[in-house]
Amino acid sequence: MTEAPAHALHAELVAVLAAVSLGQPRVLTTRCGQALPAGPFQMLHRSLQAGLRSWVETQTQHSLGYVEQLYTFADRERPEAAHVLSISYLGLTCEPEQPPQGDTSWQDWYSYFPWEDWRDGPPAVLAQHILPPLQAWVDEASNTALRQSRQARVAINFGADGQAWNEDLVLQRYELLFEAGLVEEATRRGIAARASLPGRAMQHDHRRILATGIARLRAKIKYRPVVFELMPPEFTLLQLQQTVEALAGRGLHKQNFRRLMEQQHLVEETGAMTAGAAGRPAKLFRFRSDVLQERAITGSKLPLARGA
Amino acid sequence: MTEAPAHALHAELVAVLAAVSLGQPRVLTTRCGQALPAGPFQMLHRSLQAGLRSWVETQTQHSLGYVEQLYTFADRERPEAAHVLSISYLGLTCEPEQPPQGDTSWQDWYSYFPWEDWRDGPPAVLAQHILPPLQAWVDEASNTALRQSRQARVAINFGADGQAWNEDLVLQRYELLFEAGLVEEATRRGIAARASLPGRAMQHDHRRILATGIARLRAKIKYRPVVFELMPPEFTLLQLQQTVEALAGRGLHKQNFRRLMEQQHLVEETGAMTAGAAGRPAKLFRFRSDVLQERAITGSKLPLARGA
DNA sequence: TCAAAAGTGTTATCCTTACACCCATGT
DNA sequence: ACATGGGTGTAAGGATAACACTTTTGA
Repeated sequence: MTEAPAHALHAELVAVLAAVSLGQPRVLTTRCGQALPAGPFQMLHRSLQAGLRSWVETQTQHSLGYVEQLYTFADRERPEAAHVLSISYLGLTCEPEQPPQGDTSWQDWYSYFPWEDWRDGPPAVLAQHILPPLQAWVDEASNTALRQSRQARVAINFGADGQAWNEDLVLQRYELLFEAGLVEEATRRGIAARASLPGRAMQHDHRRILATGIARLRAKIKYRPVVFELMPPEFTLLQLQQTVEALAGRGLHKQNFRRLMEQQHLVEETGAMTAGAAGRPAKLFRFRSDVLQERAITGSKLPLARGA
Repeated sequence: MTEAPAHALHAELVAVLAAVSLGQPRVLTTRCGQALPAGPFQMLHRSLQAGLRSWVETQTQHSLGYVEQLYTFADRERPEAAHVLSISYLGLTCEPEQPPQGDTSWQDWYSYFPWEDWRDGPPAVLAQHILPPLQAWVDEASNTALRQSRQARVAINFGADGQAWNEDLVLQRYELLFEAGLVEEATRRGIAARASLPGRAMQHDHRRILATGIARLRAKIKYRPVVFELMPPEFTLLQLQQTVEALAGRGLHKQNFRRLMEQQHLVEETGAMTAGAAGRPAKLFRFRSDVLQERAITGSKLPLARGA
């Protein structure tokens, strides 16, 4: 509307590069696991996405399959650099074969968010290190309305008070822990520390960006066939299930998972079988790429009128 | 502020502000409907979101209920201003009572995207003005693979070849029309014009941003209770249904819609009834705000293992 | 022979979709 | 009376969740 005096600033691309290897979800990090790969946006790039793609590919020798934008924010953790815009992206790649060089490395997601791994049931860290200080945070609210609001947030996000665990709320959980002074990054921003939690911190707000990426991915695998970007060309159903379990952080029901795969016609048998592993050999499957074309898994969720 | 190094750029906030009044979906525009409200990002704002909120509220005297970030891109339509980053937001407000002043106005969504309104069945513009030139675009592909790929895209996005219409693909449809030279904005970027289509164009890439907003909103109403941000405090079920229909651009099945509402426990009766309108008086409902707390409508879609 | 993993059946329940039909009000 | 919109009932089909059980391999 108004062509006002604009403010000069810098744009930085930040990548959450995810992979799953040996059944564990991993993210590409720099600075020995303390930061996400990031680089300045070069105006010579054709687009933001192309900028990220070229940057990551030169850094890691990895071709990036799927890329999507996550979120853009002004990093408020760096007061001296308040005019930096961070544009974050989520990228999916297949298993990394060779370890990257330098201080770049693949790290387990759950070393940053130990409370997010429910594959073996509720993680001990929840009852031991999280819920007690969160309850203290609820109780110290200055008035009843605030206390009730906090109680409800804890219940919904952490599955307390009989609520079920919802694995999609990764970002909200991190932000709640931040607000309650339970993560190291919060104390850097002047929030009073309450307790120290298992789970590695990251520089700047990179752990928050990682939480955003995990949340987006967990939500997405439920309605788009993106898991296959993380799989080798051929795989068994168990490998596929374990990949989904690694991402969702939850154990899945084997038979029902298989039936679901069959029913959605997303995979087809290659005819080959596994060999050499423990147990009975399994059929190998491949993704049916002809069905990949922008197809949503789920239906409309709206009760459409007849025919139309 | 201080230095002006190589990669200095400017950030601009662009808003897709949506409302529904009289059963029609509307968007707030400037320049007589040719642009979306936009303004420079001021570093004094606490955050990007706060920047947008304050900007819109001073411009429109409207309180913004729900706001979410849409997408960030480098606008490639303005070569002279290639270092402008546009950060777009979707905002939802209740019915506007008084018309805004100046060249700001509320416009019907579907004046920009006439092919998106399927409330009365397939719009005539599809068969008349869109599918024929799209078929020509498919046929002129330089090789078989490209032609098949184009054919599949047309089928999936526009419901051709027996495919069902998917109302969520607003952005992909616009981008396909752009690529095929069927929208005015494409010719500004040097793509050969193929035919002229009903549907107003916008400045810069604002129509693409609007498509992004509509697509996001159409997808979101299916799993989050955001419709209520567009409703008055009390409403009838038909009004609610017509609002959803306006957003989705599709007619819904009355009885099943009502059952769905009941079953999800998102609304409750106020006890009051409508009066004066044609037909039998209807019960008035309100949104159950106690259930609003970050609750997703749908279930997990993953076959969880027992109990966990 | 046993552990490990693959694979098969079956059931109850719920949700979705699609019908058809009756009720209350204003004109 | 009739048009308009509100509201109820019911039945078929499919998806989901939860059971338990058999089969084939390597060690």
